[in-house]
Formats: sequence, structure tokens, C-alpha cells
Amino acid sequence: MDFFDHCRYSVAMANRTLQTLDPIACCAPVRSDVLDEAQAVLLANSFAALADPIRLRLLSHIAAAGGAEVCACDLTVVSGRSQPTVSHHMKILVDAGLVDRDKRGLWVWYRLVPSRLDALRAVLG
Amino acid sequence: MDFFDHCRYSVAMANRTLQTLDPIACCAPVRSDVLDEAQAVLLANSFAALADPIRLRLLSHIAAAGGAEVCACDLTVVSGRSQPTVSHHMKILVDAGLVDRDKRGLWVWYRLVPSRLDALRAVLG
DNA sequence: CATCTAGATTGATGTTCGTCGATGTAGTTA
DNA sequence: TAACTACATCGACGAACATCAATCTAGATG
Repeated sequence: MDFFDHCRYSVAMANRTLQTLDPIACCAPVRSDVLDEAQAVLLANSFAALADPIRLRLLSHIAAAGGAEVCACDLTVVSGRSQPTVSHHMKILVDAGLVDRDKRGLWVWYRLVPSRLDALRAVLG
Repeated sequence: MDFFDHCRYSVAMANRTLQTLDPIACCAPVRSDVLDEAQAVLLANSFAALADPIRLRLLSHIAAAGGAEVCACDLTVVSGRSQPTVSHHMKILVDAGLVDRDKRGLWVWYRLVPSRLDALRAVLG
């Protein structure tokens, strides 16, 4: 089975007409991607920050503050994890640009970065 | 430093007025989350499917087909990975509900599930 | 100065993940 | 039937991750 058999098969099996498409483009083994390697790595890193239940709940808690800031001292209770673990997860959220960190005196305050979430939403649209 | 000192400190340091807010709500150590544990686990699983550069490029390639289907046989070249690795990643995308799988004859065809991506977008908004 | 406190960092441990060669399986071809 | 093909699964390996006790650091307090 050669290249054009492959094309014909795809047409028959997909049960669609391809008259308006270039028969070469329809089966080209290499197609130019929307995402290049570098973009994919950056985006994957952002989504990885969201790929943990604890971080999602921490983020949700901060988001629920409605633009106000949330004290780090409350987050251990919210997440049910130890202080070092919460600190670790918050660092990941801050590094991903999803949350801003501000230390004032002994306490650390976090607030959402809505533009960063908007950017991720745009990627999914 | 007691509970109310904590409140006063937060007010002073945040340099914001809190007249319109309940002083107890402002510093409540436990606040009801938007996401409960179960929701967070489910969502984290979906985002984890997007948290890999290879999977993002595979998804992007399928999305670039504009609603049409893409043959699995093209994806090894697109991703630059071995056939078992691609199969592994596509299973994760299918299990996450982001992609539909259809085997016809010897070939497997994938297509995007836009509603699933929309659902994730809604979570970020 | 010494003491106390909130949070970051370190180090160690068990788990999960990405990867691919080898093999299995369903479907096609001759 | 036997040979071939496209994809899935298995098994193993190294890398990355989540977790927390112990420790460090910066800032406040006395």
C-alpha cells in the first residue's frame, strides 16, 4: 500500500469528501504545528502548575478572595498539608506567574494574577 | 499577638481600608473553598493531561485539522517519539476526554472534543 | 543584644512519570 | 491458511515529583 492508497483509504474510512482539500496535504506525514517545541515546553510548565489538587485548592482559595490578598499563614489549614509543603506548592504557583507574592513584615501575602489565567484560557480557545 | 492583632496588622500592612468588610471574615483561618477535594482531583487530572510538551503538540496538531480527524500513523513523525510512546500519550489525552479515538480497519483516527476544552476554559475564567 | 515567629530551604524517601525495546493483538492481504 | 501491518500493552529504567522533619533566614519584639 503506497502513499496514495493511504489517502484513498483515509477518505473512504473517514466517510468524508475531500474534494476541497489538497490530496497531498490530507496525508502529509509532517504538518506544520501550531505549537513549536519551545512554546509547548512553556505552556506545559504552566499547566503543570495546575496539575495538582493541592495547588488547585490553594489557587481557588486565593481566587475566592475576590481580588483581595490572602495570608500564607492561613494556607496550611486550608490545604491540610505541612508548612514546608505549602511553601513548596506556592513557589510553583508563583514561578508559573499565576500568583503574586508580597512579604510584609513576618507575613507573606498572595494575590491572583488574572492576566496569566486569561492567557491560559486563550490557549484552550 | 492574638487574633485581632492579626486582623489589625493585615489591615495596616495591606494598606487598604476594610471598613466594608466583616473583621472576622477578613481573617478567618478556614474559609469555604470553591473547589472541594474531589473536584480538585478531577480537575488536576485534566490539567495533567495538558502538562506535557509532547501531548500539547499532539493536541495542537489534531486541533489544527480544524474539526477533521487525524491518523495515528502521522503522529510519531509529528512528535518525534517512538510508536509506543505516542500511543501512551494519546491514551492519556483520550482518558482525559480531550480527544476521541476511532479505530477503522488498521488505522486509528483521532478528533478533538471541543466541549471538554471549553469546560477547562470555564474553570480558568 | 537575645529571643521569638513566619516562612523558605535542605535532605531524604516513596511515588509517579516519560521513554522505548520487546511482545501481544486485531485487522488486512495474498 | 500464513504473512503482514498498525496500534496497544508489558517491563524496565532513569528522571521528576510530593511529602515532611529538621534547619536556616529575615523580621519583630523586648
